[in-house]
Amino acid sequence: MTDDTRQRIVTATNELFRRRGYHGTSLSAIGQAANATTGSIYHFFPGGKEELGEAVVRETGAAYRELFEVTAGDGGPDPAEVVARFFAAAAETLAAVDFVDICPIGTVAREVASEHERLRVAADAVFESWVDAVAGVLVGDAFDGADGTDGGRGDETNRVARSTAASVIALLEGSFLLARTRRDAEVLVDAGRHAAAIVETARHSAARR
Amino acid sequence: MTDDTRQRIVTATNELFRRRGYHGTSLSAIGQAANATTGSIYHFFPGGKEELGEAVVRETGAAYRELFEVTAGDGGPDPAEVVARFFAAAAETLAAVDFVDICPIGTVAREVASEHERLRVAADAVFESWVDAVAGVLVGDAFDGADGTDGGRGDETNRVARSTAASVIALLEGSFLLARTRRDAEVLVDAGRHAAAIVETARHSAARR
DNA sequence: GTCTATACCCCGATAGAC
DNA sequence: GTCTATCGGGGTATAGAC
Repeated sequence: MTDDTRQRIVTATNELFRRRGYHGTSLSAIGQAANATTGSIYHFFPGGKEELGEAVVRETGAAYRELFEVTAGDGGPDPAEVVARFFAAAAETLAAVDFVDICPIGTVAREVASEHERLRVAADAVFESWVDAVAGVLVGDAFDGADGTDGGRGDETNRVARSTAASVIALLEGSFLLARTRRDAEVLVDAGRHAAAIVETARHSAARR
Repeated sequence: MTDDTRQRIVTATNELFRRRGYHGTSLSAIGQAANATTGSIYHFFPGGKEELGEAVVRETGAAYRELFEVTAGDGGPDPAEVVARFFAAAAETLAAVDFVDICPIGTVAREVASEHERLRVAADAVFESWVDAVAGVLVGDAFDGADGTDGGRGDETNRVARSTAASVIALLEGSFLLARTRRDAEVLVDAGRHAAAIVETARHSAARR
């Protein structure tokens, strides 16, 4: 499983994308890092670099969603707490990898969203799935009590939850950027508190209706 | 002034960076877009692509800081309002340019922060100057009244203001990313409300001390 | 300041043996 | 599935005339 050639290629590409982005990463560099030849790369990804890039985006996206779900279940269910926990964990990871970018998806998306529709769509699907995951935690809390119901105001609750979740994800991605350029994971910890504040404010305004 | 060759090169590079990022933008494409030859590019930027990239980062950064200051002075002084106004203006701009990236700095920074120290430092300086600008609006409001003073708690007020401002900038950059991949400027408008919520929450917790 | 020509290298992709 | 060889093109950067 670890010695699966396809997996080695995807993993190596992920790491190179985080350091150098999509256009800065060559297939030869990928082959070298993954210990795979050009032939192997095209065997698994006949569509070439773009198909490989899409696989990296989708698989990394799924893994991070999984990680969020685990973090969410790994402590109290209060949404603000869950969010703060996730940011704090990301801060530790970022410092541990010496400020190499944590997320290849945001980097690649900003580079290619205008001119590689296939990759833009893949990144969009990933972000939407993350928004779903975060919104799920918010709606599970229902913004208005601990009973998990929303009193029949489901559509509006979901709309608010998704908009709030999108800002949480945006703040996370933006914090990756600032923490990396500053080489200081502190911004991620601070941002975690502010993300929690967004969640709390949204909860109160939803409960007030 | 508009027909300054150096300026044409910088402007064209800015636009190409927003679409394709740093590594995806070639000097020949820049020359073509700017109607300038290789010789002219190297005349103004002897350090080549990296020096040109640094100029784009710093000059765009200064222009956007200026834009923020104008937006801040162009209406009520309430920090939450100022921030929401700026996000709303960005949303309009993003839609108007058909979701081409608004900010070349974030895109370039994520691509090259690990391996081009010169560009990483330049991007860092820009983000810090933006944090200063936003923090200035928050501290001008002093988080605790309309008199512009902070009752001698300056250091702590500044620390909170800077951390809050950093999250506002991070949320802005992250929203550029999400809005672009989704091709929907709405996330920027929503994020503006959430940025205002961060500011309000920070103001109240600062006033409570 | 601007131009052309060019050196040197690496890119993504394909072909076909094994 | 993996390998090597190679095609055609484009990358950054430099040199030197004008």
